[in-house]
Amino acid sequence: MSSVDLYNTLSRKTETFESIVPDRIGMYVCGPTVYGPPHLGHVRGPIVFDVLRRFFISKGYQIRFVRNITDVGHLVGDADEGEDKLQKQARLEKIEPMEVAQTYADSYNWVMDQMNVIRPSIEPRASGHIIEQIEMISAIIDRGLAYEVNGSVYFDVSAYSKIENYGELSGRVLDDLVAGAGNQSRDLEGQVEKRNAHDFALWKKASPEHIMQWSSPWGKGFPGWHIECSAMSVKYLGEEFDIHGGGMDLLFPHHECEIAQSKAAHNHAPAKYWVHHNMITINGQKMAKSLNNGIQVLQLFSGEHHLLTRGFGADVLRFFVLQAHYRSTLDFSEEALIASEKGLQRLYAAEKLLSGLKVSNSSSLEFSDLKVAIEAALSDDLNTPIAIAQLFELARRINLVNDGKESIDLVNLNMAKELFDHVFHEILGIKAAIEENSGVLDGVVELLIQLRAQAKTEKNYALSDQIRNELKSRGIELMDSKEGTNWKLS
RNA sequence: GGUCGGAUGGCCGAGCGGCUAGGCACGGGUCUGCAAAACCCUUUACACCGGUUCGAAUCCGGUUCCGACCUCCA
Repeated sequence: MSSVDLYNTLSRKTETFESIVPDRIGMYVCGPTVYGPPHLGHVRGPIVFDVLRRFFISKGYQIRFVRNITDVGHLVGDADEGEDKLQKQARLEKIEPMEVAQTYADSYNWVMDQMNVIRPSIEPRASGHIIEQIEMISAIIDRGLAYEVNGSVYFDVSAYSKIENYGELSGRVLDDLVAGAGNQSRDLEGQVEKRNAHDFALWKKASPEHIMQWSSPWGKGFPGWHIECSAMSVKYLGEEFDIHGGGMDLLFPHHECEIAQSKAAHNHAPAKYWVHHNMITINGQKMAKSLNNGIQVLQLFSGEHHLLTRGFGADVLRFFVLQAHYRSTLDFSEEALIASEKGLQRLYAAEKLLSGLKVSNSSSLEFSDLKVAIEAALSDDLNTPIAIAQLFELARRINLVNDGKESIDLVNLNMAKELFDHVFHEILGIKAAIEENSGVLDGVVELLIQLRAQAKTEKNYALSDQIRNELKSRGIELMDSKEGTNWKLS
């Protein structure tokens, strides 16, 4: 199998991928904190890593794909000091924290199913791996790289950086972090427990009103945000696995801390390749509560949002995401989404033509160049936009054949079919178009089309236009072509 | 304020020294009673100022904007 190049954040270079164990890949992707309905920002990572996974599968690899659910320990910032995000939402809705987690984990997975994202091989939850997290924290303490204060445990970044390079992933320099603070006295005021401002929590003591808490060697508490991914990836993928993925926003501190935790506990880094996808922006602005421009995935499907005039399909969203390279920011707007939708329809239409295409003894067109170009594009740091551009070129050529301007033989026809099946559906994961007209409606519309055709033959255009207009007002659009009249629900 | 990344035609978005992706919109055409749809063809570009080079959207320096993370905390 030909090689695949991937950009590794750790080395800041594009590297040729080599799995640790031949033909097998262990892959860990940071999943959502389930305290709210899935929004647009949740969608890109899963789609990108799904395509990467599918691409590797197509190359013959066996993949164990782990994506976690964070249902504990991720705290709300500033105003909600020390309060668990899940717990906060639970109080508002007057239900159990685990009920919140279940509800939003379900809706997250429902959205993933809609977008044809293959479910993870394993989907571990932080709350189900408290013991593993405690064990890992203990190991770090035993190595003298974490300390306990008043029932909480903190990772000792200063001690760690004497033996390892804290900041190797994010490019941050500890000296800068420390020196940059400049006014440490202020930092330490509210942070008496920590030895240094840049230390991070491995375990937090729970206050009595804290609902989500577990027993530990340090008393009742709950795990820090970073340790869950470390503990769960070790459990299911081993101390060293192939690919760790996530959003660029997690690069620091989360992934940096994961590396530090693993090195502190096991003496080596958890993952060989770190892959980070970029963010989605909306109308040139970042998604933010204050800007009131966040869009939930369900709103996108239904169109119930002030930035949308109508709803869009999950396949459109998926295609939209893949039309940009995963390491670039992607600006969302309804206009851009409509452009993707139209383009997608163009590909569907071309694919549909294949079954009725005239096969010649010889070909005036070749498709093998497209196959090669697609393989090369995907192998070059998962360049999906280039691969999609080749599919559009394929569609263009198919249309030329359909118009009788070019010809193809059976070999090329089959290659075109294979490109759609293999690349479009299997790797890019775009679902095949579905005809969802009811048989009854089908018959009724066909009858009206026949009556209208008769009217046209008699040059009774008043009647033929009436039929067309009446149907249109009922959501059925008629389109004449050389071969006859087609219709669709509008 | 710190670290890193980015500024490409009306919009989205590839490219990363020469051969100027792709989609949508616009325009021209085919088809058509008309319309719509579909298909074919096609215009517009590389933030700004210098430099390197035979040649730069691509490399170097500066300027201006933009973003992510950090500067609170977990």
